[in-house]
Amino acid sequence: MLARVSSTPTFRRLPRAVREQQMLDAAVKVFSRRGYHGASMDEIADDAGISKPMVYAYLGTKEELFVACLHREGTRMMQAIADVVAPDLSADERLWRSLQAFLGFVGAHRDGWAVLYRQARGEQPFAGELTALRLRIVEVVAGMLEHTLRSEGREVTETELEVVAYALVGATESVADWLVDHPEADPEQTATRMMNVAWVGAAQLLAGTTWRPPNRRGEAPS
Amino acid sequence: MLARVSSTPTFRRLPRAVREQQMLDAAVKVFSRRGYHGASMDEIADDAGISKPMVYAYLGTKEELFVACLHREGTRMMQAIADVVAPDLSADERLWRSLQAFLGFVGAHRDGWAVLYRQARGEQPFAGELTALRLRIVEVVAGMLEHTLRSEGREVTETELEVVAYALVGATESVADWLVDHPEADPEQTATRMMNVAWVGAAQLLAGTTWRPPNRRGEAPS
DNA sequence: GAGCATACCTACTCGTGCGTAGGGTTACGC
DNA sequence: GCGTAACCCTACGCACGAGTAGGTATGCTC
Repeated sequence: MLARVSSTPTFRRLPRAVREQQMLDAAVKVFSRRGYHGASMDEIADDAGISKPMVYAYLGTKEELFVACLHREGTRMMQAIADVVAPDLSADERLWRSLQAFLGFVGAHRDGWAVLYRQARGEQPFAGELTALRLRIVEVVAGMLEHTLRSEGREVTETELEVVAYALVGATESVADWLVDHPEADPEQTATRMMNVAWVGAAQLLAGTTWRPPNRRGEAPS
Repeated sequence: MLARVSSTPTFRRLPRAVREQQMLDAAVKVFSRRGYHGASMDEIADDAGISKPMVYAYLGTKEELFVACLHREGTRMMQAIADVVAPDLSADERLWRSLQAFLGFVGAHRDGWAVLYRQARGEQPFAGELTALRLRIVEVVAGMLEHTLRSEGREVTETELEVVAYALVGATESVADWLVDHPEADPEQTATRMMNVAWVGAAQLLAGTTWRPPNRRGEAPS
């Protein structure tokens, strides 16, 4: 065959580390677009410019590949946040910077993270992985809240903190979803809005300004 | 054959309407446990005590079946909420009752709704269906907020309302997830906690108490 | 109690896509 | 320049599960 006329040098035979990253890039892209089950290993391999057995050789089965994606993106996200929070900042600023970094990250990786995250929740094998990540975040947030509260001399139960932290994290994820669907929106401004509802709400609550259910006519308080 | 000794009368030959409900029950259960792809039509049929072709005859393809599940559960949920909110109630009480009804519903249908909901988000074909439901809820919440705000003479942008509404809805969903994983928790108490962070936060925000990012040293305000 | 619609079944087809067997080729050490 | 290890391919096996063909039984109407 006379083929391979060195048109584009076709860059074949790349070192493993490089190929692995290309594969992961392709996998994230395809998983995002098609969903875990909708994605075929053939398409991923194709998109990475490589053949299927290579994917199996380097990253293992489909499940392992997905976990690898999850792991890489998760680590990147956590890193993006860790890079901007310094322990000497005030609680509110730490929270705001985290929000900013998080939403900024999601905004920059629309394709990647948010959809990957949406994917992973449904599938049994990965729910655990995700829940763990989520839990770590929730604990960080709960920690922030607790610290702030304790420093103001207020007592709160573990459960109360946990629920509030979950609410905050859920709210943020939801706003992240919104952000993914609104490319024109500015992550920083969104973070500020988010901060408003979250911080002001939490602060008020923690300061003791609670809302109590109205006693409706005739109902005896238990 | 001497079989069918009327041990249990085996209740065969039931009218269509009844069988359809049994099938839906089974489908919800299996979809919840296994996920959309993990569930097989055989298992669903089996669980409903019927053979596969009946499922196809009554509810159509797997996709249609799932949509039917989604639809039934979605309708039930909306109904549960609609049953407790009267238009003559104050905004905060309407919101609280909705929360209560919603979390109560989720608590009572742990198996059913929450997991179904988690499932549907990932799969392309149903994301639309779900987003529509979600959007309706967001709009209702946004409406509540707007009404309250306008009545206090404050101006807010469409976008701001939308983000806050998304945050609230996301927070609630997240807390619902938490509730599913904590069977010992009381939905009503959780609703009250939720109400605290949501309403107090939103109210403060809307009253104009905003949080503003600190101007860090040397940074010029744009 | 004949006829008909409806409920119901067993047993298949067939596409799809994961994972692999088995073999070729290019770089790199010596 | 020659062996060897890494990179890379084409082409398949195989299981699993959606959907169907074609036939049976049962209750209802007149």
